[in-house]
Amino acid sequence: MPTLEEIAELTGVSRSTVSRVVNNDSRVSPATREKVWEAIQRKGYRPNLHARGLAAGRSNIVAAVIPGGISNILADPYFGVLLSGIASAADSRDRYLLLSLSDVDFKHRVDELAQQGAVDGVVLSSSEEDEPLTRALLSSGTPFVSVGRNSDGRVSYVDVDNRGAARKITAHLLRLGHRRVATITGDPIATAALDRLDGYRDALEAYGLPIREQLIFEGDFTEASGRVGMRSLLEHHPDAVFAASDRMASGALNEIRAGGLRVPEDIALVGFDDIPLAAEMDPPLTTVRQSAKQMGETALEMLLDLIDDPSGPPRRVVLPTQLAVRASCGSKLKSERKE
Amino acid sequence: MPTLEEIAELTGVSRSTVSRVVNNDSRVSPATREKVWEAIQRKGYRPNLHARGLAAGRSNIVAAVIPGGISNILADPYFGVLLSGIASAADSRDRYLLLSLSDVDFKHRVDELAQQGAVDGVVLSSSEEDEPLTRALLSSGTPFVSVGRNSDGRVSYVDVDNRGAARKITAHLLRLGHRRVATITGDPIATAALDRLDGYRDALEAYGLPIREQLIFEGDFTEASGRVGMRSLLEHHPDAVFAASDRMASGALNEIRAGGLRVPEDIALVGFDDIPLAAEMDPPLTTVRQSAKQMGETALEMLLDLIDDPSGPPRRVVLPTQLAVRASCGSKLKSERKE
DNA sequence: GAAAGCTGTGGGAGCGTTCCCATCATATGC
DNA sequence: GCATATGATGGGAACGCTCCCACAGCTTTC
Repeated sequence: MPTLEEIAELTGVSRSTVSRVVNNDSRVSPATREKVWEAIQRKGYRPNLHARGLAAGRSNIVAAVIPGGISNILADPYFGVLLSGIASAADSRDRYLLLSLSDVDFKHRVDELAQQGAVDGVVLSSSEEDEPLTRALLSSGTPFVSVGRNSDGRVSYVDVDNRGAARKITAHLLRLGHRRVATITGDPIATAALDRLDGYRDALEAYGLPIREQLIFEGDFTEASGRVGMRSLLEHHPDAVFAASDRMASGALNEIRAGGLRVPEDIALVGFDDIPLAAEMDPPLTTVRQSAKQMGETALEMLLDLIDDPSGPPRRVVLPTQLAVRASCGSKLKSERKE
Repeated sequence: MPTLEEIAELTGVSRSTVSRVVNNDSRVSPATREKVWEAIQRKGYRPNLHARGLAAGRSNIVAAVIPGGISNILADPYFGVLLSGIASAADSRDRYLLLSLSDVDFKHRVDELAQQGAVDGVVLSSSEEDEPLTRALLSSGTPFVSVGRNSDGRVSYVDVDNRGAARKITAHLLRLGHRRVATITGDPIATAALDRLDGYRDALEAYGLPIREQLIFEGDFTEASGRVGMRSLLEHHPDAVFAASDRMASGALNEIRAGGLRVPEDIALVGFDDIPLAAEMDPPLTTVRQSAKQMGETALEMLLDLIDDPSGPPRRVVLPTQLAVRASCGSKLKSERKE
């Protein structure tokens, strides 16, 4: 693999000129530019990542950081898709992606990366509001974008409208005539879980219905907690359930079945996320479609903007969601009943 | 963030000595070593990644490469879990992980990374036997480990015993009395798919049964192909189906249902992978448990060994699998029938 | 028509390490 | 007691780039 200097020698110009061509500096004559490009192509020259990083103080590497431990977090398709969004955007913008899933000494390592300029910026998939990492990143001055809202005024983030979407899907259940609508929440440490619960409350209030604490079960997004939650809720005879994740909805469905009840005839069920499985469930799950991929792409684009101009004001982007109405909420059933 | 030189000045020793301490070189007196360590700790010094990479020609960065395009490949829990295995092993061995999912100019970018010494090695999740990337890596001399077997004698790989596992699970169906056992294969470009098909054939032969081409449907691992495949197989009245992935099994299940048949009473169904969903299906899916996480960890460890000693012979590791017997194969049913 | 501005180019310095060789003590061998 | 090995340390050079300043040759300006 040739170096800048070799290309320079080959074309009879200086190191500097080749560097200018590579970096698209305008102050090179067209003739020289073409000659140099030709040699670069012919020799397959590519600038050395580390040399660049050292000399320029930026590396074209961005880090994607997903806290939550060594656990199989990527088994959750949400994170996988988010990551592939980040990766594909990084790729098309010609950046490298460093992946950090660790938990051990996490803060330390990220700090280290950022502070020594090993990476130019960080996309942080922070589910929690008060992530220690957020503070570390903030105080180190490293450009970063959070996936998931953050109330700190200095933080740029991208999120989906969790609250509005939860309100919409709960209202959908209410519109269908359900009155004892229960919910299984996500892990309350996560802002998304809190927002979805707020949306649920909003909808009930808009319909003038009381918020019954016994119809709210605190889960943690996992299938297991959906099952446990449903078991507990069943004692209070809900006629509909809003699970704050599709995985919890899937667990709830199993539990409803185990109790000898039918979905949607006896209990309507809706979820959140629209994971691939949702459409394949029996009955197909009514849920909220959110594009994790788009969040990832958006986050990366925002990060690159931030790196280019770190002085600008923080940006906050809220992506829209869509209701995916399928059979599990009983839409069809009810409307047929009406006729 | 301080530099080597600053630590040196602070402790009154030279750059070189500090470097030796950092790199655990034995030729430093205990007294000096301790003094330097203290300063390093106190100042929070960490060596600069790029400077190291430039000077030493190795970077402590390894790349994980998953071909297959920008598509949502990580939506498949298999890849997510594999990746988290790689990531956690990289972390515990104090290496950084560069993630590459791209497809555009893929070969080029990986080459570039490897050849300019930006990364020390590559873990390649190659499903295909004759990946162009494999050849590129091989000819560039970059240390790499393939996840998925490769018949090229120069390639180190880690894989699971796909053929043996497929034989075992098919034999399990045969042992239960099924005689018209069909299979839905994975994408035949993937070695895993071919191996699983061979295992299926092995089992039939061991039972002295003919291989019926009409009972073999060529799928591609996806849920959709499972459904399509099942629709086609139904015409030939199988009494059991071995789907080469759990996702295909899930698709097949829906199709069986749509045809008014029951699992396992009318058709027994088994899968492969043991994705989290498998145990939650209705009925729970009998399948082959393979640990993608362990594959990832193993691959990374092998890669680090290879980087340390590139001259050694290629290593091939085949990880064991387990049968996860649940209700979908009708084990219970049949054994009850016997009594 | 001389000062001032552009444009295109070249080369030195420096980024923070590692590696190699030189140096200087001190210990070892005969 | 003098050559020689051994241990601990220092400093130059190099890795491949970017950045800054210098400078030659033109064009513009009043």
